[in-house]
Amino acid sequence: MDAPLPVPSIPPRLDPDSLLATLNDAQRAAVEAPWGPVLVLAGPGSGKTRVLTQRIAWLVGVLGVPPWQVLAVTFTNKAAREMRTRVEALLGEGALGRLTLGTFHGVCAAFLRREAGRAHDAGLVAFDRDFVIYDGDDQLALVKRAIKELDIDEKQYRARAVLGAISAAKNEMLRAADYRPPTYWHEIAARVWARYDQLLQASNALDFDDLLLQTTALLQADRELLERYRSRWQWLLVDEFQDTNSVQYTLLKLLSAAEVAEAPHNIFVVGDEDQSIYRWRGADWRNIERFRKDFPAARVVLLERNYRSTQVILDAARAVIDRNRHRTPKALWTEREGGARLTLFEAYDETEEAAWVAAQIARHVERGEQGGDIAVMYRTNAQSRALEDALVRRRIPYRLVGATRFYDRREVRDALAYLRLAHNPRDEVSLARVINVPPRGIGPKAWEALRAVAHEHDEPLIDALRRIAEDGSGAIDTRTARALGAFHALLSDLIAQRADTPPSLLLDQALTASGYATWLRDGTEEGEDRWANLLELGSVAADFDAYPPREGLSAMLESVALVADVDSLDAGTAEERVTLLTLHSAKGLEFPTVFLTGLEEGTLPHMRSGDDPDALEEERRLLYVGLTRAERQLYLVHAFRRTFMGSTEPRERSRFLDDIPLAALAESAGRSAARARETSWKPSSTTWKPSTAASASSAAGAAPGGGELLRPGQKVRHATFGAGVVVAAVERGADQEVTVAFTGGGVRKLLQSFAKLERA
DNA sequence: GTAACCGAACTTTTT
DNA sequence: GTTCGGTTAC
Repeated sequence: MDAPLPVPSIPPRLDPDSLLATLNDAQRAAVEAPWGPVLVLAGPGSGKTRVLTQRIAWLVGVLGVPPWQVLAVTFTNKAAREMRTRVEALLGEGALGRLTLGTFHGVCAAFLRREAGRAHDAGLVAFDRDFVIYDGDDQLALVKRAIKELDIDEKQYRARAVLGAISAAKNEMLRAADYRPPTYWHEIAARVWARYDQLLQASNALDFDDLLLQTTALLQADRELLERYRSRWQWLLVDEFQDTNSVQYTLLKLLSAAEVAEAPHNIFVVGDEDQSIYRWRGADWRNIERFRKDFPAARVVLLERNYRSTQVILDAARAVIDRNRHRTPKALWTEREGGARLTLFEAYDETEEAAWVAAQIARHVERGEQGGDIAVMYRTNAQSRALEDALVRRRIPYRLVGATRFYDRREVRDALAYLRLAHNPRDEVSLARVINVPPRGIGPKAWEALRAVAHEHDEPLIDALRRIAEDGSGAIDTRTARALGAFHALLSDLIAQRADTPPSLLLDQALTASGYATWLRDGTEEGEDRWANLLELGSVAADFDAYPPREGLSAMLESVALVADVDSLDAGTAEERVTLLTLHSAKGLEFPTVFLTGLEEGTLPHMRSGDDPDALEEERRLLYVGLTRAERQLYLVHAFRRTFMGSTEPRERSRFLDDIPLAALAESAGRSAARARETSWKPSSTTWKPSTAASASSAAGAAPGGGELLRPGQKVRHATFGAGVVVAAVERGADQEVTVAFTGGGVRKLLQSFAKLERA
């Protein structure tokens, strides 16, 4: 995360007045605050990033603070990148070579690598500077293994739940040793935890939580080190402060020398309780209250002026969020008075919901709006499917944010496992992952035998592997021993090469020598798709080829572990594409037009929230985040019934909708008044324009516009609704609007061009 | 040991 | 609807 090359240039002096000229009064008060703690409560769209970046520019450019004394932390890589770019624009490139700006996890990982030796001395968990970082999937694999090894019932102690408990405990700054399990279940979970930590250590690995935890623990245990970093990082800045968890808060307190009364406490935090949506991950908006208590001298600045949305949107959002109890009241205002009212639509089910959304989008696009200015948001990823289908049918290009992430793909993880093993041969999760991928005759039995040997000699698996490769081993039959030997030879080769082979070449070696490439490219289309992902990974690796090889590999693996998003894959016409994303991933973004879908009880608020008031408040914040993403136009959509996990059930509209004042809503939008009618929504004729491309390619399927018109009485079949009988059929231009009574219940009007009814 | 099949379980959000 | 794990057949 640190810039690799410190450039010894003197940052320019900036003219304070011109720096402040673009800011409003509240923003200015924050940016030019003198030393001491500052708490900025920033409503959505109030320019918090601007405040953070100008603050850094102010410190360095006006107060003359050396950049290396500044530590700025964010939660996402994207935010870090954006801040760096913007600060550089103010101060000039190179001026910030030694500024530390990164994510919590990135900064901690870099710190731990640098100070790995001291962690050893402090008697903390041992790891060396080559440690690997285990992400959620790796963690889960390890927990599963721990559960199996301890002979614990996997049904009752589901790995996911146990991992959740472990992670929650770690986020509370607990260690396995001093954990006091509240229930018997947790007692067992604690046992798994202890084993899990042993396994981590044996793999020379740290999980995500450990990056924060070990950093904090090390600074607590090593006074001298703490003093060193306190005098280095004298100016702390924190973005999205409401999302910090206990460990992060403790770390910040530690670095800012909170307990030393005469210390300057130069800690500048920006946050918004109303946008705290990561409670389940340990985030605690109450850290804002703690901050006020721990730093009573803190200057508090409220940013209430909104530069994003119309007043109508802000009023609706405020009506929703005002019902939460624990918050600092804020009155967002904007100069963009008035604005279009919100549209509320009730769809019959998720299919119609999606079709309606797609139709509205088509209308917007027809009126000249760019697809890229439109976003469709939902609570759970599963909801994207119907929306995608509808957009595909209308040939509206879209991009899906954060679905199957690039680094979560199986082939990418396999390939990375080879590289991780080359880098850190003790990595047992990676070893287990690829020891038989591609299949090389090392099944469960061989794996058990290998583990037995390792256990017997009390050595890492990799050493046991070598032992077997070298001496054979009595208890293992020759065929298995040979397979293990061959695998060991493969790994040794890679390990030997890592010192002088650039990452991209090493990857190539791994994929070729292991036979992975041949195995993957089995001639199917899927195989080629997966291969394409590996080529993409190759180009990621190539970015690190310029480093000295060993460092290149290390840097690449770290970057890959901490950077989740690579949506560079399908670059291109970004401005045409509608964005589909969850409410969580929408935080921080803005779009002229926003659709919020699935606004029903059970979805938002999600059923998992039950009647836990804190959970419900968070669901409400989630809606608030969604509402405040919109600049000009907002659509609120819910469905009368929804299919979820196989079964279809009626849905009531979200209770949160009741809080939106009628004045904010456009009248008689959709069919909320007559919800139970079984007729389908009918697109207005302006909505649907049969482009030649559309009819041409769908004609290949079911001959919609051309010739074969459906007649009443005709039995038909629909991909979703199943069998039915045509009740009526009306021509609509080149298309046909067909009314069908479905055997499964329901009478619907459908456009043949996209309903694609087949004669049955 | 592997591949193919089946049923069961699970689905919130992710640095 | 998916993915995971277990069972069966080769």
